[in-house]
Amino acid sequence: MQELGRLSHLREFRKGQVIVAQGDDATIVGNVVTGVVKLTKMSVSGQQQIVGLLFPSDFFGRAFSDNSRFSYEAATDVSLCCIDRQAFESFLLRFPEVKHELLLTVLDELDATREWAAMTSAHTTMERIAVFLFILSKRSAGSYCENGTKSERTVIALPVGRRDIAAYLGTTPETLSRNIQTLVRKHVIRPLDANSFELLDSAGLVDHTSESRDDLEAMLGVAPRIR
Amino acid sequence: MQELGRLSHLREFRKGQVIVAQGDDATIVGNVVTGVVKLTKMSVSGQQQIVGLLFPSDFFGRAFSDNSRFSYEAATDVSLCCIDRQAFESFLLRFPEVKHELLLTVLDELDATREWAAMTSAHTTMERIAVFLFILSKRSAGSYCENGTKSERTVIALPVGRRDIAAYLGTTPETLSRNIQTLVRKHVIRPLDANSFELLDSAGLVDHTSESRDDLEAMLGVAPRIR
DNA sequence: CGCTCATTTGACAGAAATCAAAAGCGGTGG
DNA sequence: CCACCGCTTTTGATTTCTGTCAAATGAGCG
Repeated sequence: MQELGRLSHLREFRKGQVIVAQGDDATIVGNVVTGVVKLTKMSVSGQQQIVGLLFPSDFFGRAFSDNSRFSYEAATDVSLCCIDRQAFESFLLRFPEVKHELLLTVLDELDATREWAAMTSAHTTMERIAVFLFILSKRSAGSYCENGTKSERTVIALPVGRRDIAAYLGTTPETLSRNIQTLVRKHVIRPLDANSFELLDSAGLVDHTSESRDDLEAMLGVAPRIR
Repeated sequence: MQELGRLSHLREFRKGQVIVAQGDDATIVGNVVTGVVKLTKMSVSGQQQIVGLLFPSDFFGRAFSDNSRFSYEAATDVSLCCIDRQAFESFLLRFPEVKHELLLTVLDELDATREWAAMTSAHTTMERIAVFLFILSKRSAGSYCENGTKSERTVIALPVGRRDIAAYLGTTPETLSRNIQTLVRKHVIRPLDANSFELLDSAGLVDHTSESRDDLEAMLGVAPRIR
């Protein structure tokens, strides 16, 4: 672990900067320290699809492949703990335990991605949005409250702009906006400022997802990450 | 490899039989020898979502996890090369090279799943159907190659019923049927029997996907599999 | 203040789900 | 061989939803 620390270094990227471009040599890997990273893919028509959002502690980059099939782009200002990909790979060879952890992480990630894919393709737009908000509420709750009492205000902070969220959920900013306003009218959430809401009715939100709470929790980022 | 052969054994399942149930102890892993396996997930409402389809040479089961988050079900009569999960795991510990291969496989699978997810969430129904048919045409092209006769005719064999395909593509049997008939009317495909079509116009099919041929090929199962 | 960009709202057309019914297919048993 | 039954697939009519286009509102900033 100390050795991993020696090999890695902290780098900062401004919002909008491309960290690794699709098709490029993926020379670095690492994990997110602060901020949010967009995992994107350019379609033929030139519009970018959001494949995933990476939050602090999430791993980014593609080990054991010479070119990345996706782009990694700073969705906000971010700081990343970076390691040269080659160095990381040879490090893995010397520390099989870490490599084993990586395997477990990737297996979990595959499961989570499959759950997400099943969810997005089988649900209505409102359901997808509700699931997304639910996940965000849990993400942010993790940093604040250990007791789930309703006295705590649960804040849902949108990490990126509406356009990106809409692309991530496979819809448009307009439809996203309409559905959010519907939830506001139903007093499920309450706007705090442009990019954050208070969750007023957690059960109501779950109702809109048409998923069980168990399945929702399974979709949270669950894996213990490297470092 | 010989040792792996000793540990594994061939098992047959009839169409509809459940190989590993969601939530169950996943006691076996292995790969598909013949037939097609459905990877599914039950939603709260009781309807099953199709998360993936596994073809011959595809790996099934979940190593390093005590219970499976998905069900594995025989979509057709299948024969599987099965290994006890524990035995497989201890085998991996003794043969790091194989474990490395598994890691590469899972990484590729994660990429392919992400591409699939991006595709399904950002495309119209016709585009999803066209992509699915394209992938099937490539899949079956591979397995029929041994047939000696280099056939001009490319056969697309639907491995499961329309209901399952519709669920996989995030649509309904009705819409699926309408779009297939549209392709038939446009002479892109021609029905051979209830579950197979001849591909008449490969370029026309690609046109309907609104994807580049490169991206399509990236979505094929590409990884070299264990055993 | 005036500019730009992001978000919201409105009107509308198109696509897909739903509801309903007909046609095709495979079995079973007379 | 044929009639019957259950099931899947196809087709049709209708409604709902969502994307698109357009315009208004609001937020950040020099």
